[in-house]
Amino acid sequence: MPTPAKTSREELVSIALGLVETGGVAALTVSAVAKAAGIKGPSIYKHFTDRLALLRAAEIEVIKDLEAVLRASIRGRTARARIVSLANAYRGFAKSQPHRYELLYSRNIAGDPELAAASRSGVQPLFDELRAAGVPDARLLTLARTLTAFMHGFVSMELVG
Amino acid sequence: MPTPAKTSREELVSIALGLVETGGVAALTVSAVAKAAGIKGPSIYKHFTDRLALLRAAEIEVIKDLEAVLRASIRGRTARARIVSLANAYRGFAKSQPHRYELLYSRNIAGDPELAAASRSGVQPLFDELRAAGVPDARLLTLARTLTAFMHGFVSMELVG
DNA sequence: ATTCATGGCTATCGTACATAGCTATCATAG
DNA sequence: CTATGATAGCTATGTACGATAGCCATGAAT
Repeated sequence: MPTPAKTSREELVSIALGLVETGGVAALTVSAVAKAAGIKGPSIYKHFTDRLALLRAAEIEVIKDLEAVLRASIRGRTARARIVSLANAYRGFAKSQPHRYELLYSRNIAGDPELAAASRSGVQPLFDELRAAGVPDARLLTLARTLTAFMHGFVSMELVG
Repeated sequence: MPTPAKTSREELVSIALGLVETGGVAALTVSAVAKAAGIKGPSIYKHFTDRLALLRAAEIEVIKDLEAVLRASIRGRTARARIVSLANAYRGFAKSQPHRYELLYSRNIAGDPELAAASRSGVQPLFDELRAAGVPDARLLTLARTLTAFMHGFVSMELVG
C-alpha cells in the first residue's frame, strides 16, 4: 500500500457504529469519525464517497448483528417456542440498543439493492421458522412481512413513547 | 402591534408544512421558511425559539389533519365497517402524504406533554370505535396501542420499501 | 531506480442554525 | 399630543458540518 494507512475501512465503520450507539444517527458526523480514527475529516472521503455511504455501511453491520441475535435466540428452543423467542429477541435488540435500531429504519431502502439484500437476510430466521411451522409457501412472504411490520410497529411505538 | 408584521406564526407554520409536504422533513430549513414568508432567516426566531419548535408546530397540524381524516372516514359507516375504514384511512393518509406522515414519527415524544396530548387526540377516533364495539375498558388501552402499532408498522414498512 | 497509485494533509466553499445588537414602527400612558 | 416601550424586522457574525480541490509523501511494482 501507499502512504502508511492510519486506519481502515473496517475501523471507520466500527467507529461510526460506536458513535451511533452512544449519540444516535445525528452523532455520526464525518469529522467525529475522522477524529476518532486519528485522521482529518476530508480523509474520510478516501474511504467512503460521502456520509451516507458511511451510514449505509454501519447499517449493514447492525443488520448482521440483528440476524445473529435472532439466530442465537432460537438455538435450543422447541419449535413451538421459537417464534416467541424471535419476537422477544427482536424487541430486546431494539430496546437495549435503540440508536442502532433507529439506524435500521432511518433511510428508505428502495433503490438500494445491497441494503435490501442485507435487510432480507436479517429477517431470514423468521422466514425459516415460519416455513418450519408449516406455513404454505404462498403465504410465507405476506405473513413474514406482516409479522415484521407488527413487531416494528410495536417496538417503534415503544421507543417513541 | 409594533413594526408592521410581514407575517404571522400561523402563516409560518403553514409554510413549514408545505415545505415538509414537498421535500420531506429535511426541506424544512429556517431560511427556506423565512424566504417563503418574505422575511430574513433570523427573523424566524422572533416567532419560534428554534427550528425544532417550528417542526413541532407543523407536527401538531399534521396530527389534527390526521384526526379529521380519521373522523371523516367513519362518518355514515355501519359500526362493523368503521374499524376497517379507520385502518384504510390511516394507511391512505400515510401513503398519499408520506412526508407529512414521516413527520409524525420523526421525533421522540417523551417529555413533550403538548405533543403527547395532541398525539393522543389523534387516535381518539380509534379509541371511540373500540369502546363502541364493546371492548372492555380494561383492555381498551392495550388494544388501541396494539392496533396503532400494527398499522404504523405496516405502513412504515410499506413506505420504506 | 523510476513510476504511479494511494492515503494522508491544508485550504476553501456553501449551507444551515443560531445569537447579538441595531432600528423602525405603532399602541398606549400621561 | 407627545413620550415611552414593546416588538418584528434587519445586518453582521460565529460555529459546525459536508464536501471538493489540489498538494505531498510513501511504498509497491515494474
